[in-house]
Amino acid sequence: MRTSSVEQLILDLFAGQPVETAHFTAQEIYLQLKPQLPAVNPSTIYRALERMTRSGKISISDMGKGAAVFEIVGKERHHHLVCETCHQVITLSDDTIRPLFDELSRQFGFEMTTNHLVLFGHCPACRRKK
Amino acid sequence: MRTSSVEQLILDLFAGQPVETAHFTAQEIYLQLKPQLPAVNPSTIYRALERMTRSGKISISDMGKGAAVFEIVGKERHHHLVCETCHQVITLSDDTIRPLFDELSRQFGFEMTTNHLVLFGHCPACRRKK
DNA sequence: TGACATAATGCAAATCTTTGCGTCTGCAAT
DNA sequence: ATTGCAGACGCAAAGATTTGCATTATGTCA
Ligand SMILES: [Zn+2]
Ligand SMILES: [Zn+2]
Ligand SMILES: [Zn+2]
Ligand SMILES: [Zn+2]
Repeated sequence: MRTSSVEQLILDLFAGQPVETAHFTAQEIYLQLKPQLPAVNPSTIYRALERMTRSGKISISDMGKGAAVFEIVGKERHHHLVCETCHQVITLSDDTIRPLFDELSRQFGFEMTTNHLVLFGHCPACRRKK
Repeated sequence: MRTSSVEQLILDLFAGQPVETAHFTAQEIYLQLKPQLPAVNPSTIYRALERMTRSGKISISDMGKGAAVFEIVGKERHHHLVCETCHQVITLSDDTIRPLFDELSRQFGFEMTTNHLVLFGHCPACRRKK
């Protein structure tokens, strides 16, 4: 797998950003790359994102933004709770989720690849307001 | 919230199908409704699905089909493991997941609304083949 | 270096999905 | 029954994403 110039630029986009909060949609990535690659074709970005997801460099998730978001895969896994009312995003340490994944692996002989879980609900503040 | 004719037809689509395996994309639903509603506009279907998801009649998930799938919300929650290689779908009883959700609710005061979790990985058979 | 195989890209068309806006329909108060 | 309102719908345009195919770039091997 050759590391294309576009892939490198996408990685650069994420670099320097805090891993847990840098969630970009394909469009956002496309628009952020426009200045450096004025002539780049959207399909090139979409294909690069697909490749990078497949090879585990980035992850793809639905965080309720209406479009899938991509995130760099770091050393430490993390997950999120997203409030459907105020859209607040809470980050969960992997310790919260690992026991479940381990148990599923054990029970079903299933090797988990999901590495960024996003769970929806209502945060304490929004629950009180109702 | 009035129950529109389109909503009723969508519910009919799911009725009679086993809850845990009837996962349809918006397109599939649109095409299945075509015979009964030859003149229906795609946007009407998309909007109905959005309403029904918001009101909790159906759920929306990514099951790796390339497009979101909708499923009727039944009495009993369930979840899935999806093999990324052979696309096999394993159904999990809610008992497997409920403890995690309960713990998150307790710990963060968060009321979970996610009711159909889909986790990706590699099934035992595909792991052996590698 | 030169030829070849493979991967990446551009481009255009096809799809899929969303959105704005005007119209239509069902329900309820009068 | 008539009116008024809100929700549902059609339609067309915009926007987002995917796909097929031709072209270009890169790495490998002789
Ligand atoms: Zn994250
Ligand atoms: Zn909230
Ligand atoms: Zn299901
Ligand atoms: Zn498999």
